Amino acid sequence: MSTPTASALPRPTVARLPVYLRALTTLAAAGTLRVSSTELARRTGVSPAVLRRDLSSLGQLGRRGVGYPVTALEQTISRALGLAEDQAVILVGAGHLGSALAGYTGFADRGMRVCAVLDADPRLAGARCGPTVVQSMDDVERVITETGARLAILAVPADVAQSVADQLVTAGIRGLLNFAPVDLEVPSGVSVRAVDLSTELQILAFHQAELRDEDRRAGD
Amino acid sequence: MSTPTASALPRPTVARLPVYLRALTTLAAAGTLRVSSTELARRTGVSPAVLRRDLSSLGQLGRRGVGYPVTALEQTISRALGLAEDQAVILVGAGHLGSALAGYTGFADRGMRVCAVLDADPRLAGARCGPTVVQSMDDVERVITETGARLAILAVPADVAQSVADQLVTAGIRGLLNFAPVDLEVPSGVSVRAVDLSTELQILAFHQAELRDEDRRAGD
DNA sequence: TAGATTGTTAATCGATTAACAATC
DNA sequence: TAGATTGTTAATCGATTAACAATC
Repeated sequence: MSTPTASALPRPTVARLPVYLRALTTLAAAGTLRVSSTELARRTGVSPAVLRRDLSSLGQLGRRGVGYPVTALEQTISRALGLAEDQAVILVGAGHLGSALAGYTGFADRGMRVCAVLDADPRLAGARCGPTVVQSMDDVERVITETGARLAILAVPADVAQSVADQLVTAGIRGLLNFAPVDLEVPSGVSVRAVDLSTELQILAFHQAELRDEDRRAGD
Repeated sequence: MSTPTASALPRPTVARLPVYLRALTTLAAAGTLRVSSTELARRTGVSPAVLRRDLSSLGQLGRRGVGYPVTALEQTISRALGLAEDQAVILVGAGHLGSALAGYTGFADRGMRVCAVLDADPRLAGARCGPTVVQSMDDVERVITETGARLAILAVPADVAQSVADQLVTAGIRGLLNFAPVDLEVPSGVSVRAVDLSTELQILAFHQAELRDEDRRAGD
């Protein structure tokens, strides 16, 4: 019991921390030394009360009457997210989407390092993909052992997503960012975040239609 | 007051409807005629109670003792989401990610039609991109008018995302799927869904670290 | 000291869960 | 009728909001 067992932050809080972190990095880059909850909340689209509550769950990080120190807060959140050092991430699927993600330069300065790209198609093995080279899925165990990766991005066709996920979990992956439009089943202790583009667009379609309907009714 | 003003579904419900819809399409393709709340809930990772409550907010769609008719339910949800006919979507940004999205074939059978790709770089105008051709951002007003698009996918660099979003909103776009790692500010009446890959990975990193810490403590 | 702003408490809001009557 | 399963109510849970004492 050397360190306090902070643990167990509310899920919505966890999901907002990366957003705060991003805004803080922007502020730090601009040379800003301190920021108030009101200002940081405005920049991240949350209420000041939610922001203060979220931050206070990580400790007493601000100073009353003054605000929060930008750089220190940045580091505290970064550590809370487990980003004390870069996280190794493997990317599975070297199709159009996978290649685009492999070449994405936005991961590096947010603590994420795409350390390998794998594909089931043996013809792709050895091909360049972003800054690295495609390896065979047959080597998944070795790649995960060598890189120590605990996170994976899944950019494979829907019909193989579950079986690839199973392989990855067996090989030690503990978090999956899934771009395939299927609901993955994983053992407890493994997290999945799903990014389904059609789902997102359908949610937008609903809100847009809802608003249009309201207008129509109001106009009657 | 001809139709009941169902409107105003809870946000979490709206976000789950596309997931139900996807599972129902799979069931329909397999020739399944009816499904129970327990089975559909299992397939979509929600609790049966949440599922029934969500569906009942759209009307009395099931039959007690029997379950829900797959095809009819599919159509009801589809209509509720505003997908009675396909939604025209424009895609802005023809870089690596934009090109991958333009070529994505998964939109079509989920009611979404990428009807145009635009880019600010005049050198890209006329280049092939997925099934279509890149048009200049100068033509954004015309393209939106001609296509009737109300939704847009934003796959542009972070530093221009806000100004591009402003242009799109001015031109009539009412829903934005934003891949740039910035918090967009939009007028009320416009919806934004953000897909920030680093944020997603950071959330996974937290859960993975949290679990590892618990193991470590338990192992002491 | 006076003004500003955090950290935290209490009140409100909203969503999920449990349970079961209705009914196929 | 007996078994199954929905639709809905009441109870629980959890998150947000409002407000303000603490304190810089």
